[in-house]
Amino acid sequence: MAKDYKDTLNMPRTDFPMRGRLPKREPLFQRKWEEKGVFKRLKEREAPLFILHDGPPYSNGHIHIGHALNKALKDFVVRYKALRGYRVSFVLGWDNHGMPIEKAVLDSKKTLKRLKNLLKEKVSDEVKGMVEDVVSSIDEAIKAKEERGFEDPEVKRLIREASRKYAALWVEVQKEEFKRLGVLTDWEDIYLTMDPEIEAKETEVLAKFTEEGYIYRGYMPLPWSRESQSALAMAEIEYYEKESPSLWFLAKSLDNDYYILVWTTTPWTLFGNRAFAFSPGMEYVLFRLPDGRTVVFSAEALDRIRETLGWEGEVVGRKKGTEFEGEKFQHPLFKDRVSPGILADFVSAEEGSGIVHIAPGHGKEDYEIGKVYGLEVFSPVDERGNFTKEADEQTAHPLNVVGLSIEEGGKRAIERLKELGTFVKLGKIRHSYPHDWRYKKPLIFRATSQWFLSLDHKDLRERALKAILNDVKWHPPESINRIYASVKERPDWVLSRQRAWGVFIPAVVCNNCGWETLVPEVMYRLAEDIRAGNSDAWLTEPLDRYLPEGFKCEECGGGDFSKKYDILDVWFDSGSTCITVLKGRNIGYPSDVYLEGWDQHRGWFNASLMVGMAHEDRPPYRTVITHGFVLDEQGRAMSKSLGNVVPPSYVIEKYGADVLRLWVASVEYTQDVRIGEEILKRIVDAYRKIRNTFRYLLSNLYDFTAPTDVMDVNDMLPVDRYALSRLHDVSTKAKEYYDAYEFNRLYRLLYNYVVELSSFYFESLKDRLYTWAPQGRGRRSAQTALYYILRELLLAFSPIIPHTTEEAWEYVPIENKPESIALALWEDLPESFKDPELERDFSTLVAMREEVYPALEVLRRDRKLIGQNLDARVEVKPKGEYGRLLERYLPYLNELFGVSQFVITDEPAGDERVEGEYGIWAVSHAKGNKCPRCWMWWEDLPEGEVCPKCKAALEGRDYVT
RNA sequence: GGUCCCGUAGCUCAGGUGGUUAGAGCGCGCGGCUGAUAACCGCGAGGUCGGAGGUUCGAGUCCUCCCGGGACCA
Repeated sequence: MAKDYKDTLNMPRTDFPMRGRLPKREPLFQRKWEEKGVFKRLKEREAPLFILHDGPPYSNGHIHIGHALNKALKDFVVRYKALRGYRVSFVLGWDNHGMPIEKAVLDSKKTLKRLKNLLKEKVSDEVKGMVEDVVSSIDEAIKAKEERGFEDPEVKRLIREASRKYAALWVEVQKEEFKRLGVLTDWEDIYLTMDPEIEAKETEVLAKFTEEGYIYRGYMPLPWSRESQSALAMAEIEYYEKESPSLWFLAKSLDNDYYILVWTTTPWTLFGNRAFAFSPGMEYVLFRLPDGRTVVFSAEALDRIRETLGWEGEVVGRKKGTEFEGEKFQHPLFKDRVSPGILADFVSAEEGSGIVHIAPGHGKEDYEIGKVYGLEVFSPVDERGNFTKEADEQTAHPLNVVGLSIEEGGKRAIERLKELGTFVKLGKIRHSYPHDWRYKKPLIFRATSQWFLSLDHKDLRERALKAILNDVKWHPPESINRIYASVKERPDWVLSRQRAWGVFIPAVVCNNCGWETLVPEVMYRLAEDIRAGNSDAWLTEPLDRYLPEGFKCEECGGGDFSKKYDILDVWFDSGSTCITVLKGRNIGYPSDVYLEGWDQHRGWFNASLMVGMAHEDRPPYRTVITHGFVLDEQGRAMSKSLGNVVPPSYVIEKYGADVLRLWVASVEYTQDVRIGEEILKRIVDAYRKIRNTFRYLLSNLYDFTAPTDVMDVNDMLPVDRYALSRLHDVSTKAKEYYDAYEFNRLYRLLYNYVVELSSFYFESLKDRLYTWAPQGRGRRSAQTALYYILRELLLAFSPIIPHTTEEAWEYVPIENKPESIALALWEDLPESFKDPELERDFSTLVAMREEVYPALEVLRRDRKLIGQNLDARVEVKPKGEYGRLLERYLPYLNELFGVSQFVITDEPAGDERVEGEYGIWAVSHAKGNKCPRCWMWWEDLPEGEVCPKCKAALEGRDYVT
């Protein structure tokens, strides 16, 4: 029987599938965006401009989950801004030069294996096609290097060629991976730091800096990698635990009858000893040993030293640190050399003796204090870490260490101490020590001549610090501390690297006297050749082509020069993209937003700020957003050895990019974030709920079209106007959260709203939507609300889950809608939607609902008197003011409470009673008979007959007036 | 080793300037519906707010130390 009536109902229907099948279907929408040129249209429209300048990932290997987090966040911002009507600029970039790629190319075995593996992975044919070419280039480069050595320009050219191809390959791979994430951009408009145009522009930037006096040549100790035979920048250093020698020795005072006690963990640097540093504020003791010798060390360290060295003896005197300044000591290794006592603030007694061996050629602090005292910067070690002849030539008592490694030389130094009788103790110590980030090998400090960018020239640092405080917004606000500290503390920028794969620093050297210089004119001329397509011009072309007519050496007046082949630090490549890309391509300067991980305060944000300030005298960004790192479910960093790595491809292939993106939106990204199976499971659940909500909305709009069927707000039913008022709130808040980049609040707001909709509003709407007259006011009113909710929800979610919302968008019943949701405009809802009074009333009604529901639950679960709420009758004696509220909404109370009968009475009767804040409630099974069509119970309805409400509906009318 | 950040229910997150029984959603348990159905609805149980001290009439919120995790730096 009931079946007959079912056909007369307006049951929800839609073709929008319940299951997303994201891994399969997402690429369809990605292709759609590309084919329709969605982003091209967004970046070309007439509207205010919004720039997000992309920080370039390194083109070596697959993207990891951190890259995915980063690009997803950027995509949220860009898509949102586009939705709000901006013309958006988002040019994806890649960082191509540098040691890791050069190393990969020269380490053929590992690399070839990796490339072979790539052929088996899910990559495009285009990528596979590139592999062979890369492999043969690598082979050629390696063969040439073995035959002719690294310094040969042709070898360098071949290494560069192989590197270029290798980098291009990974750019292609990563591009596909970002595409699969759903990033909305113009894939034909990207930037590579190895683009000739960018290299040329970068060379010009360097020329300009040279002209303006920022660039100088300096000789100072720097972290040096023996493996890569290059100085390293701070960003290329990692710290690991390392076991080092712990050497205690004595140095004889030439002015007094005592020795000083010195401690070092780098015995090999004793060859470069030029002084001993004491702390100006510290007290020192004169300690008499049983053998009669007196030894000086820090008073604070007395107990520790006694214990460590097992010394018996007694304190026979005290001296202030300042008293040692200028005192002469014998060099630890060489009797014929003198090392003076000096004062340094950094000397402490935490470890060692409170007396520090100073080698200005082997340590940064040593160098700094050496400058103050005019000490020689002595660094008798070559690029492989072997001693040079200067190590022996400095004395008449050489240790003959030329050509020996620092380890062997260090042993000889210790033997010498023993010969001299000044050796005390040799032990071992484990401590954190700088290592080469690629080779994981300990670094040494070695003084070399390098090109520097001065941070204090023209007050660059000061200007940058001011800009940090005044001209840039930092999100989260605390991140300003990081950038400020990193700019304040950073040393002058070491620009030069002795490698092949990079942008050349086209310095020239006088063949007569060795004077080395940068000539702006050379650089500008070279830039033209690079721009024309020859990145290797500095290698392949004769110097005459670039050197100005009649150029003479400033030192000796000579006219015979050679080229130098140092390359630029890769941080200069990426740091200068604010000029080479933003200005070079006439995009605009500064960028509205930079958005990267917080390691970039030392890296890209810092480098970009320096270049930007020096070049444009204002920062390259208006807002800088930082995110944390991705950790595993237990909060540990991901690592191959722990086996807890979650690659983005895993998530995308298993759940879909929208799920990965929804995860990004759900977490507090300004801190470190976690990912793992349980977390993803929760996200998948949330995704399903959201998707189902879209589906339910669509399914109730199958016979509705906007704008034709859209009802005026003022004609709508109160419940539906309340729904619109809530929607207005949510929509306004959502935009606020987007504007504040608080995506996790946005996610929670929207998700909780979805939950609220489905448990309250949708639930209460069912009778009206399903059983009322299809075209009647009641149903159209509800549909109008649903339509607005759907539209608003899709727009609000579209930056986060663009594939799902795109799919749903195709079903949204709007005439002449934009081809893609990404092309739609998310405008503010009309103020007329807002109705605070309705919101107040309904929040009370909802609270009342929650007050009776436990009683209904008893009826259902314990007493088995009802099944669904529609079987129930509610009687209430309202308290205080609440009676008036209930009266006002009397026609809608059944609907709101989901029951068949709702009675306001002074004597509530029923099977279950409950007293609450709003009234005394009694609930029971509804009386009378159940309408076979709408399933509602009516007190005086003859059995088997259709209720008056349904009768009206069948006649195309609404029962309630 | 130094500096900074984080640590609230199983999970993800809220909890201005310290003040009633610490909140949400999910998950979990129990129940309903079978006209959103590999959906939907209801009810319920979960937290010594990392630990220990301290300041205070009163602390998740302020201070100190410790533990765990992370980042940056040397």
